[in-house]
Amino acid sequence: MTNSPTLKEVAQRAGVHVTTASRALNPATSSLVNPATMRRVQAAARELRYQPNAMARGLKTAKSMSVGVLLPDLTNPLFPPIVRGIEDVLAASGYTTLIANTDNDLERQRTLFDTLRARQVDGVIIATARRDDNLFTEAHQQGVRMVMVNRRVDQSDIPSVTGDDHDGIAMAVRHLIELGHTRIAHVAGPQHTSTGRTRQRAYRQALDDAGIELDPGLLVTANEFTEVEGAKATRAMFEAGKRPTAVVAANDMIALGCLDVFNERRMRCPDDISLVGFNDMPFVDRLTPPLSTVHVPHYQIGAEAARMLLDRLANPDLPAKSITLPATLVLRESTAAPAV
Amino acid sequence: MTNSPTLKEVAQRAGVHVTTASRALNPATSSLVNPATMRRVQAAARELRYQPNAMARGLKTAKSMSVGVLLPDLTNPLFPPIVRGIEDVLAASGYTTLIANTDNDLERQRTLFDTLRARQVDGVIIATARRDDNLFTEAHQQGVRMVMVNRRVDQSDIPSVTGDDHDGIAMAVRHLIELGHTRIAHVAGPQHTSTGRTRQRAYRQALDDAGIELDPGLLVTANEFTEVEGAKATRAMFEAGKRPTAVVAANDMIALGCLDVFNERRMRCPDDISLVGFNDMPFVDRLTPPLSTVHVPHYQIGAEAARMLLDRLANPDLPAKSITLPATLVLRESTAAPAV
DNA sequence: TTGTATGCGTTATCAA
DNA sequence: TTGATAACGCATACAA
Repeated sequence: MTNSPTLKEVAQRAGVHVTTASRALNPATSSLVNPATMRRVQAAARELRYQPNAMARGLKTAKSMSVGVLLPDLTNPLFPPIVRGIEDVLAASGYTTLIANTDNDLERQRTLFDTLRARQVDGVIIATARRDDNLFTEAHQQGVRMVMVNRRVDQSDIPSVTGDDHDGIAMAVRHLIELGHTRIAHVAGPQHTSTGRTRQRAYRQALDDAGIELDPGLLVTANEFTEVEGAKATRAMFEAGKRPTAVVAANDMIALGCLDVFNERRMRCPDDISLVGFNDMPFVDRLTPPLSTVHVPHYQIGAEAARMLLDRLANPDLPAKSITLPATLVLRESTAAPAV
Repeated sequence: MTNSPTLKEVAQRAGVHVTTASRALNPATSSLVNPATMRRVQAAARELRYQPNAMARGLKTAKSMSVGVLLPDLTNPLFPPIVRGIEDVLAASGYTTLIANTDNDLERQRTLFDTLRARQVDGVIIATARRDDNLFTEAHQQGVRMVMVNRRVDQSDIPSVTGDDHDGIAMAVRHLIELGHTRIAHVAGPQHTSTGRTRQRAYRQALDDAGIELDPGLLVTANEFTEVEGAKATRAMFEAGKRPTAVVAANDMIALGCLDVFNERRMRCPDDISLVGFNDMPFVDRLTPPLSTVHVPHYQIGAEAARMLLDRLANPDLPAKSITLPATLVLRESTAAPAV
């Protein structure tokens, strides 16, 4: 941002050649240099507040020491904790994080992905995957190092770190059944995402396991993981005459939409209808009522994904793992036994 | 991240010299090149999916086309909207945003700032300023291009974009007075920040303007803009025997802490005590009770700051402006007339 | 232990 | 209109 001192200037000040200065300042090679010289160079570097030019270094080493992160939208409170986990791990290894928001726009995503490649990121962490994505599968085949977080791509060996979607929903449904509910609805998320699909399937399976026959009208799908789309799907269900006593939302944003519709219809939660969300986003514990939801360890998901990427950067031939982090059911005040 | 095609390869494929390829692909110089050649080069570039190497370009042009953003903590919902504003504007001009979290740790901040400089960012947007900061004032004097958001540095000509802290608090206090309150407390934010200080002063001034004498016991200060520190300060006030009928919190996080203490003491808000926050963070409209607060246009603050930085990058001699964006009072359900 | 030469991919400058 | 050459700042193979 301002004419920074170069290695040459440091070398001059220390009275040595650039090469020596480079060696002295580089931990990997500093053992080759005379301790006295070493001190002189370090002193010079300190005095000039020398910072190696990352672009020059990267050009030479063919590494940028940076990692791109593709998110749908940073303002969705789900993602900041993931990003923090990623950043903390990456920063500890000297990597810088480049964040990009796709807004669920595939074209924008392509542009941003290209930008990241232009910046020569050493790897990418992707939170925007669709089940049938080919932008990423192609890139993966071309050798682009990547890790998926939160969502996965179908039938691919791209490594991923996700929460346990299936188990999370299973716990939620079982909890409702134990409370005595049988008319349990699911407001599913978009089926082109692994999260939307897996959770929907887990819902069906959990009902089946309990011997409850699925009423197809109780299964509706939101077009996006948002409050408005969640509300829209929920509203449609009620308008079709369906009367569940409990709703399992595919995520907390959709659950927010459910609550909106409950309010519209003057239904009190949990007295008239129970609700369970998914993710345990920040602040859902302060809703009215405090939301029962499936807690997913987002910070850890981010941290684990970063570690995995780092591993793969160090050792490209590592087999692709898929890590699933355990989910836990957090009971608050949005669930209760059905009214008699 | 994987061996990308270079300009040389594009040139070879198009049967021209690298220089020509460079010119053809660069909008600024493409007018100098023969239309037919141009097409050949572009075709080659497209076929190879050529992406210019940003590091090589940056090394040559001494511009990285990137901007650093220094935040206290991304998981504070205040910041994602600011970041989105910044990113949207910056991306439209081809800049990439580098986000760094300082966690309010001065040493960490210094390290991150150095990292950003090492990455040769063309400018920095800073949301972590302290009133007496000298890391930034020094850097500013050295010619580092920067813009402060949300907070400013005292007595400096560093450009800034902030919400109208003074007016926001004035509106909040006046509103409470109009409702009939006279024992109005303020849980101030850290006084080493411009926001904490300005809001505290605005509170005093507003009382003064209304002819209400300040009870010093009703003015307490939180050590940080967090829920726990807000609760701590609020608790101390009650334990000192003070009984306000209304509280103006320095921000929404602190307001959350106030609500916690109200609950501890079985005080109902707004029946027993009124509360006003500051910022209108996401989700405060869904608290119990929905929080009355001062709305600050965070997205616009970010966008405006990015525009300002862009202006200054283009024209370094621009005078340093300080923009204040208007705040508005958002009345929800946390304020009411005092109990009789 | 230190220095020399070279090149990473791009663009600026100059020459043709 | 195009090509040749050098240079950005750094790291590395090689030589001394």
